[in-house]
Amino acid sequence: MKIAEVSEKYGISPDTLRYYERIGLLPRVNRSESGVREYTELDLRRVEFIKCMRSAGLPIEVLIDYMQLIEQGDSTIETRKEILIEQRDLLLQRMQQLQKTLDVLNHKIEVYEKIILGKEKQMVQAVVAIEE
Amino acid sequence: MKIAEVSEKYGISPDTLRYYERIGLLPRVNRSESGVREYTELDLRRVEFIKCMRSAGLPIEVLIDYMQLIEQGDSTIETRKEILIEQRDLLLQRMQQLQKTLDVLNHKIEVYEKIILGKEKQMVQAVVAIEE
DNA sequence: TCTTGACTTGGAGTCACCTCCAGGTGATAG
DNA sequence: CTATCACCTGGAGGTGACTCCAAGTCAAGA
Repeated sequence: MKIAEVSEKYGISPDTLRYYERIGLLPRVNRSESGVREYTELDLRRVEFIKCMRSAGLPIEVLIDYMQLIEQGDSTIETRKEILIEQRDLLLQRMQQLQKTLDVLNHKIEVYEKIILGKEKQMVQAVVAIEE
Repeated sequence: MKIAEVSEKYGISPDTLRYYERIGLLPRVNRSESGVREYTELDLRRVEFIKCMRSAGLPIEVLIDYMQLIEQGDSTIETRKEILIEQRDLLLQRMQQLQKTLDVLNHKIEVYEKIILGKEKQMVQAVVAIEE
């Protein structure tokens, strides 16, 4: 698969794919004789994994470390597991924070709705509660 | 309340608090005669709101717009509600994405655990499944 | 009175993460 | 055969969100 197809398939720009390779996030993709990247199945799985992790905000640095451990073979399995556990725990924390924010947003939206519907009784309170 | 206390209370650096004011995210905080910021209760509630929204990744630009609509009074309530709804929907999408990533991480961690526990039967499969 | 320390301002610097560009190569269509 | 097009490389530029800095002001304590 060539870079444009990969880009299309995963919604990652060719520039970004090349960038990932440059910084060592993706191992060097094989080239055709004329120097054009040819992504293998394995490359695609790596791209998909990176896309997934990045979409949840895992830092590139961490992913580089992780990918390089993979390159180093089975002796790094324990370390890799620890990296993933650490990132999972951070992710859980962030999810809790997003939930809090979601609750606040839902509350505020509800209050706005009340105001708009003109429930006069609640208006004074509501305005005070929301507007600040 | 002075800037250092606010900073302490919310875990936001004084530089960031001043930065927020500069870019119009916080309305101008009143100064003492000698020019020192004195945060009111109202200011604090704004800071807390911003902190909450930022911690979930809402863009500063959106928050600036929202805060400025508040300044403009009740005629902007409908618009404000729409902004919050839009941001809430984006937030929900991001939460779903985080959940997906969490699932992937949990799965991979589990597979690593199996490998480490030396369940030989699964090892070949497992390594293939994880390593890429 | 002098010094210390927290505060002020405007402007510059930093960081993560891309994104764009110039200049060049090679395969394919007209 | 030449023009187009996707690709290549290395390097520069951009964006969002801070973060740091220099130079200055003021209040309070030794």
